[in-house]
Amino acid sequence: MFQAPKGTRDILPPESDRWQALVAVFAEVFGRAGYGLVQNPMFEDIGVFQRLGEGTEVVRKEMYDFFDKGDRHMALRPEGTASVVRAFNQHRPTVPWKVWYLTPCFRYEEPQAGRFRQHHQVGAEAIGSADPDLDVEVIALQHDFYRALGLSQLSLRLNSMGSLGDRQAYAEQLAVWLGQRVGDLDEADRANAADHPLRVLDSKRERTIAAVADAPLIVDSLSDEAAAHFERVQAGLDALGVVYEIDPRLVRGLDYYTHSTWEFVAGALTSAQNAVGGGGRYDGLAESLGGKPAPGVGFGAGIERILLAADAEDALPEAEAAVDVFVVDVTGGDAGRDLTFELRRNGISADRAFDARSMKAQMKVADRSGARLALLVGEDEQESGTVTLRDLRSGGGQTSLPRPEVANEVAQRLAKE
RNA sequence: CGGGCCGUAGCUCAGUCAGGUUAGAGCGCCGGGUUGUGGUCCCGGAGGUCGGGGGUUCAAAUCCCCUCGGUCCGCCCA
Repeated sequence: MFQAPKGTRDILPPESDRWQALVAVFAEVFGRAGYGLVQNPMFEDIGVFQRLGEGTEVVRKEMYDFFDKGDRHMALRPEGTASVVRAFNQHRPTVPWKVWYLTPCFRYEEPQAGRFRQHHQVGAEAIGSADPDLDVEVIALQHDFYRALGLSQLSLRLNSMGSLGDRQAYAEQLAVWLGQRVGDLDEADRANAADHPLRVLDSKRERTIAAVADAPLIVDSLSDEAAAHFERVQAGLDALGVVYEIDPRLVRGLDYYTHSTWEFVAGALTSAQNAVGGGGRYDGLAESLGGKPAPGVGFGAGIERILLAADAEDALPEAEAAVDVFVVDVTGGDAGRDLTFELRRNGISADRAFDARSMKAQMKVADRSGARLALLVGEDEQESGTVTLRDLRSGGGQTSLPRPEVANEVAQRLAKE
């Protein structure tokens, strides 16, 4: 028998109800702020993702790439931003282009707590403006999204990578600094010291952490312009009541970030994978994807991890799925079919039993459905042109209704609640 | 890619250490408890190639090897 591929999962009801709820909250928070939904292909020319940076493991060794029947080198999207920026380049919408997305992401890695080969992200991007207030807007909206879900034990780590020039100058300075201390680093980090010095900074290996404790920090070498940008972002977050802590060693995995870089961490998660969303500004990305220069800022947030964090905090409880009315028909199914559709077309949620089962069996299904009301049609009702209405919650009082009045009566009963 | 633990009915698990007749339980599911009625209760039933393959043995869920999958840690990240 076949099973879902390694590192992937089927999301079934009732778990999928939580997904719907989460996405609905996200759409609400960002829709209210003028962000529209963007749907991108799940695969792109591999070049789109390679521009994310040579230093990122996601690109270097975790990409799901393949050659299609036309011998094109493609890859399943490992994250959301690159495709959105590619679409921005392609369609040239008016700026700032504010969009949100919901997408599966694919990474070939070993599954672990909160880590899958296919995971899902919601995210948002604002492209075409360098205004630091957009950094603030995106971060604050992400923050509000988590709050709306009921998550409270999150912390926000914030850093600035400076402008493209700042970043590059700092990387060179850091490479030199690291070059004099390669021997002090953990072996696993030595390879990165020259080519990807920034990656060494947020290494989690003890030896490396000790070795870089007094390394120069990028916040100390920001240009005036970048420093002003960073200050404006902090002031905005302060004004909006978004609590954060500056982490001068926060680098994050994707190489394209400039200026603001941030990460939301779930304090309630004890597993190693506790980041529930992260983002940053990427002022050079559009150009590196072959478009005209266009600044942008955005983030991605992992749905699976958000739900894990919600579990740990007892937030976002699973809602009981239920219809309002259940139709029981033991006369062959015509009445059941017709009545359920009459109700549904009148805006009432209704379900029925199938397979011509006994009344007792159908009543059990009715009970399980969570319906408040049951409509019963047996031989007596069929002959007299009536339907028996039974209240499943209050001990089971029954009334007989003329068939034409059923929809109205049911609607009135439900309205009372 | 390195390491630890685990894989028995739809679900949660017992049985594996000391190999031995038709592999069990609870929950769930299906049917019944006479004359059309759920949620409680009672009775009955279906459902498992014991992850897969190979080996040892008269005999393997149980021992050995390989493999696949799950889970967790390193690492990476959402």
